[in-house]
Amino acid sequence: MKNKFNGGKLLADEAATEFKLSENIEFDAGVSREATDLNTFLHDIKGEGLGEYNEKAVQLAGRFMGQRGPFAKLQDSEGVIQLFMGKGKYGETEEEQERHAKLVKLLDIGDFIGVKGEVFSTGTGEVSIRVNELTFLGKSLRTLPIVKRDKEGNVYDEFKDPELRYRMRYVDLVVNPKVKDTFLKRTKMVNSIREFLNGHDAIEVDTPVLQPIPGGAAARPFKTHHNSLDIPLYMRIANELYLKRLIVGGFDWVYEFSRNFRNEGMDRTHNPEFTVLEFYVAYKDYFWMMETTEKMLEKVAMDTCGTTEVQVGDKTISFKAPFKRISILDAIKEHSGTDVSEMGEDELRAVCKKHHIEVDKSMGKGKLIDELFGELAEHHYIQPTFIIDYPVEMSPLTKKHRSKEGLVERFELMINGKEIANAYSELNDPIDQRERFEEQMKLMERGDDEAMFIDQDFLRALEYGMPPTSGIGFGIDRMAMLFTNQSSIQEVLFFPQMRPEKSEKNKVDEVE
RNA sequence: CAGCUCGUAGCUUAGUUGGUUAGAGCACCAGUCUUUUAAACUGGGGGUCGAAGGUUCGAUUCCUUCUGGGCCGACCA
Repeated sequence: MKNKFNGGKLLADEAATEFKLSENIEFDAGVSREATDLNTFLHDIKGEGLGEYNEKAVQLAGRFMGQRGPFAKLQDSEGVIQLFMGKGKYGETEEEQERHAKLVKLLDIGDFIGVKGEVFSTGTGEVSIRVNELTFLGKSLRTLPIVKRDKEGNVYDEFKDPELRYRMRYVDLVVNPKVKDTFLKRTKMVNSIREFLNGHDAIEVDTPVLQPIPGGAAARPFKTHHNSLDIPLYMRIANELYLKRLIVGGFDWVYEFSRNFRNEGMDRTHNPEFTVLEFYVAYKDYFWMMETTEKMLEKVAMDTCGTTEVQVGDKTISFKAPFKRISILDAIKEHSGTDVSEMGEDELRAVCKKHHIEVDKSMGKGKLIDELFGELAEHHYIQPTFIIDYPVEMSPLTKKHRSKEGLVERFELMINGKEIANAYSELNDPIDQRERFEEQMKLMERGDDEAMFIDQDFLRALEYGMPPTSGIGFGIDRMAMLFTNQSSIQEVLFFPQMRPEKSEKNKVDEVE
């Protein structure tokens, strides 16, 4: 069977054999990289006024990205610069000139070269390097899918097949500069968050990815096995219970960027492994956490996008604090016209039916309210909005509300109609926590496969005493989607999960 | 997992109401050109039209199945 994903066509490797890399091992591309001013100048300034840089000797290295007449493009991590490689213009001795001419002839798009030369401006005003010396640094044996752009910004022959782009992200990154920008922005966002947290003396920690009991959330875990201990282990679905143990241990503010794994469906907002930022702060409640979230997101928007008014699709989202707050029951009332706050299970079921929401017998009061919110209200919250005070049944790790019966002190932050963060005043009463876990056990016995496992060691930790604490989890991938204006999680993950390529060998394995 | 949709050269694609050797641009190869700017000029190589089966005198085109994507649901608090 033909393998579509074999990549670019393989070329003859004459250049690779003709110009051995070992000959050029002394080429030092780092020299030019030290001159940061020059970098900026070369890549940002066009045209007149070369000033002190005119005829300045420089040394650059990067990918050869095509030639037209005597002009070639050199692409490095900073961008693209034009090279002037007029015939017979480089090399001092006749021998050198011959060697250069031969090299130029053998160059293919994608090859790595080093150049030495001087900065000058061409007739049309483009800053270029007049090449005096050319060095061969690395061969590209496969043809890159070269993308063309004209002055108006029109793109031709774009490398855009999502399957090929995700499977061969290395190619995507070389030929689609916007893709690289998206990932740089994601890193900027993460750096901004770290800066915010570190600025408040929060402690970044690492907790186990392999867990004997996959706790802290309700989700299907990936299961694996440890050979020496001969026990099953699970990839973490959340790190919540470990961070709370650290609060018990005496840290006041801990955080972790946690790669979580959930063995569930994949779509444009779900990948089997994804990143969540969780942080826990002692002696705080969920009101404090709302204020902190507002401050953090306002800063992150400024650092990442340079403004608090962020364009997402056809909407402008304002990250200017404070954000709107509304209780989940009021939200349902607002978007369904029905006040469900005093209703029992049967009445709620009737309301769901009225709005054509599918329900089943296993759903309790809390789940029904959650369904109503999800179906009727959630997508309306485009601007950042805290949905607060959830039913207790849905939140086995959350402290009961200080004044409202049957509710807990919890909020979810909705942005652009999606959940971005989930936070609680954490449950620190070990007796209550044990009862809640037992409720979950009953649910599990009734066949609810989403119910949480009981973690006895976590309960023991609580029994040693945990201060009042507020905690929050942010979906970092979804945040990155917002700040980079992407509608698919695959666009903010370097290597999104894909079905493996089917090779001849795999096919044979299947038969056996 | 359901519905819809797509798969033609390394990339981007044209095309066939079923009919001779499936066209093009870029890329690649051989030359020409050398201050250009998505795409200079001439010539060349490269495709079992995603795979298998069926209908047919004849299938890249129609049908079925499979396979890998995409969209939209379901699921995932």
